Amino acid sequence: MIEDLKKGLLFSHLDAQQLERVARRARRVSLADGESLFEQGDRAERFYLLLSGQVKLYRLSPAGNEKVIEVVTPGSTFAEALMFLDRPKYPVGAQALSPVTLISIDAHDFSAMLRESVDTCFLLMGDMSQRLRGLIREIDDLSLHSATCRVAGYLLAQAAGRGDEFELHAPKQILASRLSVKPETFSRIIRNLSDQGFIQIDGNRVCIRQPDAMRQVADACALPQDALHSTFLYPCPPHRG
Amino acid sequence: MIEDLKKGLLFSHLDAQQLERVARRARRVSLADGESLFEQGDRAERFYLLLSGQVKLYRLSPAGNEKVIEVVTPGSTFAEALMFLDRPKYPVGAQALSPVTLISIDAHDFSAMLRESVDTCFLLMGDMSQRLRGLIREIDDLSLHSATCRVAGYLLAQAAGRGDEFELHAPKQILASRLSVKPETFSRIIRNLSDQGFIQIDGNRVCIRQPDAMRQVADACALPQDALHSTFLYPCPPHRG
DNA sequence: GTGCCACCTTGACTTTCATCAAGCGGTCTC
DNA sequence: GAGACCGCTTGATGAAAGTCAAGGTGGCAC
Repeated sequence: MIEDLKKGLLFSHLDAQQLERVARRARRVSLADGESLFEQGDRAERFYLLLSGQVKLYRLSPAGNEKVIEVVTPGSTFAEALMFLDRPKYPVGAQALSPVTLISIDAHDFSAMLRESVDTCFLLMGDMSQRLRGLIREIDDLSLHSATCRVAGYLLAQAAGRGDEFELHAPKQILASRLSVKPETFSRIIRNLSDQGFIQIDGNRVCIRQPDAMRQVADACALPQDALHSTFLYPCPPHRG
Repeated sequence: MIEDLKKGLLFSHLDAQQLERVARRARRVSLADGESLFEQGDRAERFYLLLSGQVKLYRLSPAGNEKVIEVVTPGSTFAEALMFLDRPKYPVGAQALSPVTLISIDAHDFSAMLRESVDTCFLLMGDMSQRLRGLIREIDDLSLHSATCRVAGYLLAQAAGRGDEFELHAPKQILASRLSVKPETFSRIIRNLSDQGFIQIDGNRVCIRQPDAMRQVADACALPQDALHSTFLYPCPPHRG
């Protein structure tokens, strides 16, 4: 268990005794594909370190629509930032996208321990800073960029970590929701990018063929009839190059 | 100066000596209406406590579009969450919306001092938690709610703090941008709500006439042809206005 | 006052995207 | 292998919100 804990950045600076203490009240949890870990609104008394598999964090609207906020990958913690709120409730739901193993940590405990490790406080604050930045970037994306831009940006981001050819690590519907786009629209955008020859796609396998063009698409924002006419979702006016 | 610092939540738990230390390297700053405090991308070495006036935090798209992320009001700190990043850059720009006074604090200093006050770390973490929650809520709003919902929600939130009749505390264009809506659309939505008799409006002065109806509008989400047909932006189905 | 300017409103039109509905291609079951 | 199901794609259509352009309206300078 202690070995597993060390996989989380947040625990990396703890000394043996502190780790021991956290481990004592931590629990190992397994989920089947599709199983729910917690729901939006549940009391948040524990946070999690994902060891294997994938978990989606999502918001539900009163009308029942779902928006995926993030797809968590192994090694990441989530819901740890809630520890400091008064009577915290999870602001999102969490559900397994595949068979999953994770470690569940008692927030109260951990928080008590934090009082004795300023270093860890700083780690955690760094972590929260990054999350804040990520969310701001997300808002930026949503309000300043078109759906096509978001998709292109996402693909580039994926490529950045893993080379120009890679596999999507979640079903397309999930990615679509993550990008705040309907599956149909996602499909059309992908098709369009591929028709332009910017990317190549085969099932889950994606290959970025023209990174420069893609970067242009990703940057072109709310764009009216820019030079980039051709990059639009719906067909393309007359011809194309 | 020390008196002023005490207006910020973040400084409330510091002892006299610590306050003294922060104060020594803090600076008082005044801005004229419209003046810029920092730009998106500038190196972030200081953070701020707003004493009077209003400051907008905004994002710019490559194409030059602007989205207001927040309108800061007196007593709040901003940009303090960047302290923990490596070579932090402001992820937003900051510009005065009116004559402004604020205190500028050296992030490095403050961070050093934090190491000696776990209590203050906890305050700061609480603060960051709240911000995270706020941003998630914002994303929720953007992706799950229509423009009309956002406007209605915003008005209700304003009313919540100040009674059913109140004044908008920023020009409408700014609010529009804050809500990720074009000024024209904002205007139309307001007009529509007012035509329905849900609110009354006169310049900056707003009065919520039917809070229940407004709550319904605010909750009705991406809403297709819900019961709430009548609350839509564009006139109403069959006949015309 | 008169004129200027910024802010807001209104109208007509366009664009993006969601919705609805259908079809395709896998794969899992039995 | 037949059938059912699921995820993805495609097409046709509609609705929300952006764009463009043209007026108000009110404050401020002179």
